[in-house]
Amino acid sequence: MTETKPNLSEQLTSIKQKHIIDAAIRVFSEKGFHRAKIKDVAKEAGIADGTVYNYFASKKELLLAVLNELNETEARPAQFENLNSTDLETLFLKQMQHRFNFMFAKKEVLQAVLPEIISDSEIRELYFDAIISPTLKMGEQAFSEVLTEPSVSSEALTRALAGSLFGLLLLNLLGDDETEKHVAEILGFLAKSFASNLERKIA
Amino acid sequence: MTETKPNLSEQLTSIKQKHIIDAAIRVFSEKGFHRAKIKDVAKEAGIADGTVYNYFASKKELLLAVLNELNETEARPAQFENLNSTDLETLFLKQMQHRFNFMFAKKEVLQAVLPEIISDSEIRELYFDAIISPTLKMGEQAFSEVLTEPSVSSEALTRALAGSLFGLLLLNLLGDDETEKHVAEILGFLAKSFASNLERKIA
Amino acid sequence: MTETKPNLSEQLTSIKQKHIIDAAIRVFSEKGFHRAKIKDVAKEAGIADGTVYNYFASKKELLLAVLNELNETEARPAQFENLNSTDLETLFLKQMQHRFNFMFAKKEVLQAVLPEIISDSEIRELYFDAIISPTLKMGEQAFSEVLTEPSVSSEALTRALAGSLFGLLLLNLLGDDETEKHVAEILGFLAKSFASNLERKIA
Amino acid sequence: MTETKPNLSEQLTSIKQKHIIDAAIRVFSEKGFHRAKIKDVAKEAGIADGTVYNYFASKKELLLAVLNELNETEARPAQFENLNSTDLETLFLKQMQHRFNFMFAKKEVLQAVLPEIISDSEIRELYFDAIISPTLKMGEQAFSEVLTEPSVSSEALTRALAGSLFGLLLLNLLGDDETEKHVAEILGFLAKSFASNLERKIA
DNA sequence: AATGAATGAGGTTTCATTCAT
DNA sequence: GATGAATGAAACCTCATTCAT
Repeated sequence: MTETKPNLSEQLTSIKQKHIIDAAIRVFSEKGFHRAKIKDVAKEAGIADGTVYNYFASKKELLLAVLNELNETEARPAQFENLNSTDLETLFLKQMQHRFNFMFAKKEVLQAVLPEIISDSEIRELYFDAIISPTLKMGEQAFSEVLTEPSVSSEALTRALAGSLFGLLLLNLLGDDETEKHVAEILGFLAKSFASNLERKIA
Repeated sequence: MTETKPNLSEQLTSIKQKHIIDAAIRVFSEKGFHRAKIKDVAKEAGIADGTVYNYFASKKELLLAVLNELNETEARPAQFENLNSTDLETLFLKQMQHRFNFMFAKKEVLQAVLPEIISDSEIRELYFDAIISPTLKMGEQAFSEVLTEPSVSSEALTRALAGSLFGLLLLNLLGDDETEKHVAEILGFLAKSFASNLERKIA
Repeated sequence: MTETKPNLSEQLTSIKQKHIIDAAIRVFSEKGFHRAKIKDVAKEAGIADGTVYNYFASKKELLLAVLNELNETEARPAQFENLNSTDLETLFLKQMQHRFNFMFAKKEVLQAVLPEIISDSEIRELYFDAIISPTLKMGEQAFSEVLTEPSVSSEALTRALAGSLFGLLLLNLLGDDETEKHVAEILGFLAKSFASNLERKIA
Repeated sequence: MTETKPNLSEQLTSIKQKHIIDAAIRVFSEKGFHRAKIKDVAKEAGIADGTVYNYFASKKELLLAVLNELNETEARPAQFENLNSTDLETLFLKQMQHRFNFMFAKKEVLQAVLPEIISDSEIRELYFDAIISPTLKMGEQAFSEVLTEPSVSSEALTRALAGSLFGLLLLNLLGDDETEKHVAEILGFLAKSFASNLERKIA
């Protein structure tokens, strides 16, 4: 029963961890995980090298903590507010905008972490199971509930939508500034297109 | 008629370089660039460590050569056979299938190289200028020639299409096997959707 | 009065650098710069290989630090005590003894560093500009002030004297023990000979 | 008895060895023994890397062959032509000029080899026993025969003279161009000085 | 808890030497 | 005899991690 306050020192620890993680995100995303040195992270965080190890067991643990940053909020399902009454195009648009904005806000983290997700199978599986897979499942579920006699499987539709968003982010990460400039237009076009051949269930 | 044979030793060098590049692709894509050691590449190629350096000045040069491997074939524009007479949906579909198949065939290399492209700004710029940018430009040009009073800018349309494809590949690289399973369906849906709100110029 | 103490940690660093430099001098002079490995220096200094690099950026930097060791004290001009009242022979003798003793005390360092000075043009120029040239200039100046209607140019005289001393040291470095045994006699003879045909200005 | 012609192929071998040695001298003296690569020597000689090893067992053997270059002619005692009738100053001058010219002609070889002589004890002993020691002995002998009641031991005198010459060369190797410019004057001064306090035996 | 100097395993790269052609 | 590609031992250097202060 004595759980009361989550321990002052624990809170402090948590705050300092967050501080280091933020520094790590900046450094990792700028230099890449392997080129970034613990010394760089420590300097960015304004602490000593050794101090990092008081909060993270290893450099890889720190990376996993950064990865977890995505988890934290990504998991939070979009507030499907009052989407019941909107048409499909608007629903798609809202959803895609929401997702894209979220990813875009996390662009730095993704840049820091994506290379490792792609190249390290251990991390890849972790990320896939923790984030990608559930997100896709959620999407499939949502679509199957919302669509009437769809001409595409919800698996395919989910991947078309998710893929489009991932792709836009990737284009941006790869250096294409135009993508960023035309986001609104692109998302609008995508939403309209995807909605063209589908019909919403009447609630 | 005798196109001066490009020097026997040059040919040999080229073949051996290719041999090492192929080994590097396998090793890089399995372990990732940084976890892959020159020793690994050499072993995979069946040669001594030092021999690698007879063909590539440094590990990074080897990576660039791998990167170049993408260039080699990527540049080849799709044979726009008799696409003149087809409708827009079919045209999109053919194009996307072509591109996707190409990227998918290079999946291993991309997995090896993408992390570095994302995290190393030097390589990123190189790759963007050499491949991404020209490809996007080509797309923009093609669309502007083909469409009648499009409701989207060719920049946006290009990125919607390219992004979708990149995104599918990325989903697959991240471990989603479903993407691979449903490719045909997804591409079909994408083509149909994108074509829905556009009209082709009458030739 | 309290001359700000030069920072404790700076002092420590300086002491440790000196410790490594001393070890390097011993190892370089015994094995020669190239045959001496960083591992050897570290072992001689009783530290780990990597620690050397906490104090010197590279092996060559360490060599330059060793070189600088000569600079440190070489610069100190001989105390021309009361040389005003002495005859030329005595003045030459005192000077030569002073110089020779100094060089002889630095014999180990010179043996460590001389080969590189001779064979590395970068280091050669550094050493020449920092030490040889100023020393010769000083000599020329001193002689021109001290001699009456000399039959030799001060440039030539300086080089005769400096050369003699360098030569003796070199003979010794090359393994001639007799040189060391007869130093006193040789220097005496040199001083007397050089003074024979010159006359001192009357102060 | 069948020694006849020294075998044509032996002659060829000897010529080619000399060719490689000359290339080595140029390369070693410019870059220093350790910085010089066998590839550099081969290129300078206009042959393949491997060919060097048909004529010298190892890089060090090549260095010893270069060292031997000094031996070849150095050993040849100066033709003490008709020095009987000259005064001591002239005799010294002639001798020193002869020696100095010889050393100066071999400057490149010395620059190539001296660093190793100083830093490699094996080579040092070889060189000392083969060249320095006999030369000094010869000098001692000559002086003891020529001087009447000398005020210096022949050991000391020999070293004073030899040292002066070595020293001038060293000054020059270290980069002092003035030495070269004033050689005549310096040697003249040295000869006159050394002769000042000595007297020649009357033949 | 924070520090940062010390550590040393391990990686990239060099290059003398070998040897099949 | 000449060649030069292949070799692989060994060196320099980096940097994640430890630990005494």
